[in-house]
Amino acid sequence: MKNDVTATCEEGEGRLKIIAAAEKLFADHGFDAVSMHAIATAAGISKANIYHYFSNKDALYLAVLQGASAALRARLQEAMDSRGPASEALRHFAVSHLRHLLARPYLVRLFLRELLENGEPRARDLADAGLADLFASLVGILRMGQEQGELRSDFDPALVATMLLGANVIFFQSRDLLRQYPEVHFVDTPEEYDLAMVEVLLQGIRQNPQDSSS
Amino acid sequence: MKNDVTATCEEGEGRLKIIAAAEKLFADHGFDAVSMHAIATAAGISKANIYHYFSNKDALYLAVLQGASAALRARLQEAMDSRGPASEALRHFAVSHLRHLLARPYLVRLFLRELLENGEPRARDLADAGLADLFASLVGILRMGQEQGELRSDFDPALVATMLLGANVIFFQSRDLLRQYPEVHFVDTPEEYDLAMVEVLLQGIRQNPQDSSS
DNA sequence: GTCTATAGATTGATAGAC
DNA sequence: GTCTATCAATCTATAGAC
Repeated sequence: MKNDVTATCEEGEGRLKIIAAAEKLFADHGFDAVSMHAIATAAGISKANIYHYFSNKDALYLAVLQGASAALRARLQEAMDSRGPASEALRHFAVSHLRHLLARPYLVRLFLRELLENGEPRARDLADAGLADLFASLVGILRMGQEQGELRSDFDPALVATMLLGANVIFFQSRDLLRQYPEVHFVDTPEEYDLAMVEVLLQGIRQNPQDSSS
Repeated sequence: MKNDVTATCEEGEGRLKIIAAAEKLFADHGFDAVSMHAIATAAGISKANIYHYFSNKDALYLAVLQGASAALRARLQEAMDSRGPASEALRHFAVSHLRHLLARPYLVRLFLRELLENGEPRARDLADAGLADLFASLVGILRMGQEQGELRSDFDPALVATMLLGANVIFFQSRDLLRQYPEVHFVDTPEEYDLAMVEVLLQGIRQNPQDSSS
């Protein structure tokens, strides 16, 4: 009777420490490169104690990925509410999406690792489901923009959605690499990058025919 | 004296089998998930024989990545020779780049894994160098197009280069995922995808002001 | 060059005291 | 719930015969 309160309120006190440590280690080095001993040390507990909360290493990994999936999808819901014209909705989506990626780098890298995996599909479906919502929502914005005449109708919404997500993911993953190029000055201003990126998608980079002069 | 011929010509006969097997396994599962026993079995030799060619597992991994780096950079040289107008050079670059990615999926996934790594930089510099050439060459094409007046001058070449490479990488990596969407019909035609993608970059997706009617 | 056999260390997981 | 101690399996790497 007296345990009921703590059971629902504090369930997972040491459990959260384990998941937090495992989350960072799995994201940094991958599933097989991380030992239970390393997780226990990072969490400040003993290795055997982990097995009190999780039946085995796979169960722990799955719990980490499920938590990551829930956290990411919850936060990215904000990016998916589209109001106003398509151009504004696209800007909001892109900036919000990239901001959430950068806010949770461990979770995102965990997902990217899962997408790279081949062979045993440890939790591929979770990673897939995370992208599915984003993709569908983004395609919806573009298609509505086409139907309302704001966007041209001779392009594939799925293609442009792929481009936008790809632009955000490569920015997220290649910041350190891009930082080595002195000519790249958008590395530390993700919002500017995304606004300029969406502007390129919206306006295109080719000189308008009437303006050309060469 | 009689060994000289074979030394230069056939050097690395069993060595190549090992590297080929390791290349596929490392790309599929990552460094720590692959055991020397698995590599030996896949190569059809004994585990101890690997140590005759490579001093340890890290040396083998490095050799695999160096070979991958050399192979990728050699093939991608073709994508980097830009002739004619910038629009044509961009199309050629994109299609050629994506074709080379798809032709060597193992090597590319090996690189992507290395870019995801955090902590011990096993061979990060190799993966970085591979992208550096591509990036510089692509920026060069865009900048030349700007100087010759073919492209607008109010966009950042590095940003558009990032977008194009991101579009190719996400296509390469997400084909299986995109195949589950019935509305996506460019999954099996990479050249069409790339031509349409470059067209979006070149022309933009926003309705021209004089054509708008809503 | 290729193998079998094995050493030495580390791994995932369990037993049982507190 | 948390720990120490430990098992059995697996891993990297080596020794040494052929």
